[in-house]
Amino acid sequence: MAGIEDVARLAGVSTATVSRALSGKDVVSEKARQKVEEAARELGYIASHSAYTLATGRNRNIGVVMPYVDRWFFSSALEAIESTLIEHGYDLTLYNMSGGAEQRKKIFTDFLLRKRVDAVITLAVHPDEEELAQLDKMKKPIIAIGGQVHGARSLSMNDHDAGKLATEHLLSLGHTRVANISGAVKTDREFNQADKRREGYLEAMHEAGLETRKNWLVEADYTAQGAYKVAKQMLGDPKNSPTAIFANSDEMGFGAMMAAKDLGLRVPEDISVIGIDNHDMAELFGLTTIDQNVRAQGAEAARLLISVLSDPTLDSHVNVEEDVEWPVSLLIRSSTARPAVGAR
Amino acid sequence: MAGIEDVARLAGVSTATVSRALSGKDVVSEKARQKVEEAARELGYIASHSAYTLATGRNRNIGVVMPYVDRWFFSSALEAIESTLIEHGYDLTLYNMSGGAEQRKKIFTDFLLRKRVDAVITLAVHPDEEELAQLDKMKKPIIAIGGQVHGARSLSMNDHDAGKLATEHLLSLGHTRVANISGAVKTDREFNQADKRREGYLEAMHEAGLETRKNWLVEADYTAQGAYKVAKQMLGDPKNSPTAIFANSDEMGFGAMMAAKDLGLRVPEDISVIGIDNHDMAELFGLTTIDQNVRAQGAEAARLLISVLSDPTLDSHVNVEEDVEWPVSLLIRSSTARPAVGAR
DNA sequence: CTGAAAGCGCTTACAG
DNA sequence: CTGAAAGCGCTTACAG
Repeated sequence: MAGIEDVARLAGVSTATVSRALSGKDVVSEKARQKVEEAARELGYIASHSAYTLATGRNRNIGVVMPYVDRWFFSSALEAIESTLIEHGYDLTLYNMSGGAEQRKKIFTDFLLRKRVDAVITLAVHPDEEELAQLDKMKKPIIAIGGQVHGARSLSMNDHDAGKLATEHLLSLGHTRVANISGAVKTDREFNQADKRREGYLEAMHEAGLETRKNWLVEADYTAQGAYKVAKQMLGDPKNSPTAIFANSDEMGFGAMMAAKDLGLRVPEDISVIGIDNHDMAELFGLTTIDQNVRAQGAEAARLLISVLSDPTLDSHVNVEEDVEWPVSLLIRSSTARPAVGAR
Repeated sequence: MAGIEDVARLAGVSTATVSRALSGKDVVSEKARQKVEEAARELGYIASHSAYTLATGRNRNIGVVMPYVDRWFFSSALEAIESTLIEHGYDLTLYNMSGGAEQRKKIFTDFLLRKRVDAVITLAVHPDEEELAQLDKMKKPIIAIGGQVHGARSLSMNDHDAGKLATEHLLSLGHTRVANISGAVKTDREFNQADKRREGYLEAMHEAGLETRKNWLVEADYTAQGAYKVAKQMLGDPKNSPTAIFANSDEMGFGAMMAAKDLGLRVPEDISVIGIDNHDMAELFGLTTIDQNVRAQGAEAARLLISVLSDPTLDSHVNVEEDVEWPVSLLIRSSTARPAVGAR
């Protein structure tokens, strides 16, 4: 465990010169640099991170906060965030908020603020005003994915428009009996994402002059299994069954497709299904969807944050509201088509 | 950003007493403790982590290294590891090795060894001798999930036995034409997990005196999509089609089931399918599987590591080989059944 | 271009 | 039980 002293001694220079040579941020003679580099290599020197942090106040570490890590959206975004950060020499400390309010508080105060991270990325987590004020006081910039945060940077898709677009795709095919499987989980309380997607659906239906029956408006927990159950009920109803389903996520779309098939209904001949996400298995299912390119979204958020961190004038505007709308696109596969003649 | 000095001043004691009172590890008079706690609360004092680390050499941070984070096995294990660690007051720094050999080296030296972590958990990553020696020199214990590591602690299922058990389940139902979809990805080069599962399959077939045709031994990339393609080829073969498929993972099992259905084959009447994992969607698919309880496995590994770290005599045996075999169980659902009469 | 030295904010033997 | 002080291992103004 060679320290900077050892390197200095071996190279025949002071520790100051070692530090300068190795960081590359200051002027050092070529000769000194070479001696230092050789000595460092020979000793297998690796700078102590805590000493660096204590001396500079910088961590080169980003905290990432999310409500789940074992769900597709979150793990996909995390993968991209991590790759981007490591590329730029940053570490990533993961905080999973599955533990409820108490744990959340602990994370925001004890952990995040223990001066361990330089900045924070939240996924589908809405920091409240107090949390934001704390972060601001500590000069930690934050960027939110999955919804806008008053007073902070964010990157997110337009959920309302996505819901509307998905619905309009079905309407344009000639469907009039369109149902919506919305989401209803913890995540949602943070940003009302589910509500917004449904609002988009309702707006599209309304603008087309179509009715929306009560039993076309159902909810599930964003899982395939949850959606399977509600879809089966809905599709089995002899009087009210829809000819198309807009599911708030692809996983719920999978569940709806499986429910249809288990009832002997053909997709898309008897029932059309559209989701949101472009999940890894969506192609296999042939699911038409709104592609939100989650990995690119995560990478972009990480990049944004890094560029914010490297702004030397950052102190004056650590957290300012700046909302980037992430573009999505309609990806048509084989789960949607014109309704069968006579259906209705 | 109140420091320990501020607290000391407000409480009217020395910084040494503040440190003792707050850590709770040393004797402090009740009166002093109260004054300190109040002062700390009033100032919103949070100890600097880097100063703590620099002074003590401890990080309270665990590095977790894995080849993917956006695949089910890894994200599920990660979820459990993170929850367990945070419960015990540890942070988790994530290292995703998707970047190839160069990045791997960087992670093991630059990052892990930068004295940022107290210990390491690897998932389906086999540290080589040099990496292990480095870690050992730095007194960082390591625990591997997903395969045994010579000279280190590990926790993993018995892949050979799992492959055999899955196959025997099919044989016990009367199948004689059993195929295996094995895996072949980066992960595998680390531990030959796929080979071991296949060996178990081959052993079961051999012991039952059954032949294993060449086109029953196929490979895919552990994804549903990859397995779909190979399963479709196999099932469509008029002369060689099997009556049962053992897939090395549930996701590949899903792909096989979908391929069968798309060919008009019924599961399990025409074709039985068994996987390994008990993936979140396995119940929905009705897939019979070998449940390896990934989340519990991750939590157990984290717990083991924490107990290793809290052993005061640790220095003498930082990394010793200690292999824990993680138990698995056969979980029978509706994708496996006796072969149809006349099939063959 | 380089070095001596202060300082980052804690912990912990040591002495009392 | 408590405090003064050294020490953890870096970085960086300051002076030369």
